[in-house]
Amino acid sequence: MTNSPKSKGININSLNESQREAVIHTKGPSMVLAGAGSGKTRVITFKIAYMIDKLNIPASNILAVTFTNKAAKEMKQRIADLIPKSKLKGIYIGTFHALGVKLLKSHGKHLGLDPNFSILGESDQKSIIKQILIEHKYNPDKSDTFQFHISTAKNNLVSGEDIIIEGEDSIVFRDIFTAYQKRLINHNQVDFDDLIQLPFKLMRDFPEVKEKITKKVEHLLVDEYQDTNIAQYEIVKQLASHHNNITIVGDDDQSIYAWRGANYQNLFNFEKDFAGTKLVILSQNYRSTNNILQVANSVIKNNSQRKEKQLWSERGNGKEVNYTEYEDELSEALGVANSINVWKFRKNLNYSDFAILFRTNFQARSFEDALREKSIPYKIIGGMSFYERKEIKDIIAYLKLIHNTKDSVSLLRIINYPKRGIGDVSVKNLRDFAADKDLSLFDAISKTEETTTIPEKTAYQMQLFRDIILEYKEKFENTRSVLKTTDELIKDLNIVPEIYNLSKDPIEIQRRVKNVDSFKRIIERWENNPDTYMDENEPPSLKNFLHAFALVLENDSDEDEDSYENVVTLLTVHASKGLEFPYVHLVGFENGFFPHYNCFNVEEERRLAYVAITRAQDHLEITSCQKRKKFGQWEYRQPSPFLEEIPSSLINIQTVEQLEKQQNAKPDDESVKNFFKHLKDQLKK
DNA sequence: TGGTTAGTCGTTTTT
DNA sequence: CGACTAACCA
Repeated sequence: MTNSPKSKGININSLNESQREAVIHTKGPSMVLAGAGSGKTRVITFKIAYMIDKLNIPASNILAVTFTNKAAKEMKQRIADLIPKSKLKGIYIGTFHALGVKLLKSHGKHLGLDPNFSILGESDQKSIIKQILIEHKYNPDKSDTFQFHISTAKNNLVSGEDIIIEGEDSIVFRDIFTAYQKRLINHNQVDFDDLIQLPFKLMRDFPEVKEKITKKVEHLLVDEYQDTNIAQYEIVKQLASHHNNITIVGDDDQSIYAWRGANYQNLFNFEKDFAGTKLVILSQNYRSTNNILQVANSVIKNNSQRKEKQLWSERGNGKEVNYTEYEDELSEALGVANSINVWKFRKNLNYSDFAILFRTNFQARSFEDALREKSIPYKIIGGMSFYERKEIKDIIAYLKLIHNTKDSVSLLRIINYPKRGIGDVSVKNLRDFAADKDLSLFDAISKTEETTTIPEKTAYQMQLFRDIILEYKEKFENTRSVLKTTDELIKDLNIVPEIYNLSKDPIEIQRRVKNVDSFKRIIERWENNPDTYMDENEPPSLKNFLHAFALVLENDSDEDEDSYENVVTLLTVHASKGLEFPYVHLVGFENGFFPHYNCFNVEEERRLAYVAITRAQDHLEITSCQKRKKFGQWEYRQPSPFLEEIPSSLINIQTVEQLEKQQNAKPDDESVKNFFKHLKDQLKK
């Protein structure tokens, strides 16, 4: 992350002693406890480069697992900076989930899974559970609970029959779980948790498959080990079982995914699971100033469940950490936007030097407004905004249905979009008919003459719909370009004219049409970058696109384009893990966010605060609000209790007035100069 | 069937 | 406040 190499080639001497130790220990198990900013990614990338370049280990025998696509991509990039790209051929670096897809594609048939399986997104999963609940005469409003328990069961490798749920009716749950599983299998679908759980079962139950897979894994490296859940932990053990060359990297203080089943104790169990583990601790921080580190340390030390470690830095004290309490979210957002501009011009910084970190996605809104008002360019990471847009979801639903006609969730979404005169009543009748004959909705369309409940005219419309899907199924199978065929589909469906039909607001129409275009560009980029998004040996196909798409749900592709742009980054603390920024604004530092209202684990919330603080390299500004609007009503707020854990000598608590006075001080010559330079740059565009 | 409208409900964090 | 649904009329 820090002190990134300037020149090509591996210079082991540019590492500190602990880092070097970790890199050259390539035989047997090793564990790297890496504090925030201690060069964790650097160790992994150097280690891989070292193995390939110096030890001549074939890249195809190395497997590196990360938690996010972004981390995987960065890792690949940074190794490519160290050694010739040709030597990297065949290496696998990817997320647990992407690895799961790969394993299931090549070996899933042993589990009765067709390689064309589709991956269920969270909302699809929810609607399926809802539907099952209705079919079983249970309250569909409880789908969230069931979704959670299904996920937990899979993450913990507990099978349906063994599930015991406190306070819930375990028998009811088992019914639902069984029905859900049956439905997924029938429809050749897997959910996110299956991508981990099924490969585990595959290797457990089919030793010859396990042998085939693990033989190739000469060296296994796992990043962010503190975030592994039971299923992932077991998979790691399986993958390493043949060669026993495994490197894990992690930091118990940065474990922030317990709610997803992660257990940072896995980190400490590692030495028990792998005898003779070489332990390396990285405690020198290259990222932050000592002021920032001390603030971070003073918070995290209040956790009882942790390995004591003190990060230190040679970077000097640096600027003091500021804390400002604003009246409401509006003034908070404006204040932060203002502060960004003041710093930018005073220090001649880029907008990309700044990040705004918040606890929940919806907080982004007020900052977006403020930044737009001040003409500060920004990007939002995560937040799902793009793929949540209606027109995108509609097109995706077409692609998904074309790929897998059993995908009833997608079918229901688009059977009457664009409008073809198929109303709710007919759809319901179709569903009843399909359920009665035990057919998928799509297959039922071909048999509508067997029922009297669907009028002939409507049935005809349904058949036209079916024919489009079948027509494009064939087209996608025979094309080399997913983009071209999708484009044709969009035109055939008259999606753009339909957008004009549905809205009269020209701005909205323009926005939606632009979204459709952006979506095409995403496909285009995917198609042109086999390296980043595809398995090298597979040609672009609808199946591959949908698999990649399901895994890269984040606005990955949006951000790609912007990543070199000079813009402020807005993101949640969770999404910020692994990243660093010179200037960090940690906003909404209030009781209710830190810790969150319904948090179940205060220590995890403290770790979250720790992660947020340690993102900052040079300067940290913490803000909160006295009141904020919740559902249109004012809600009064208190500062985060974690604030009291920071000694007053480390933090400058100032009022808004003090801050403004300081900011409104007559700008120094330097600021003025920078400001005009900025204006000039703007004019050039 | 389809469009409008009133009424309800909710917001952690993500692969 | 705003996204989503149910209910009602054209």
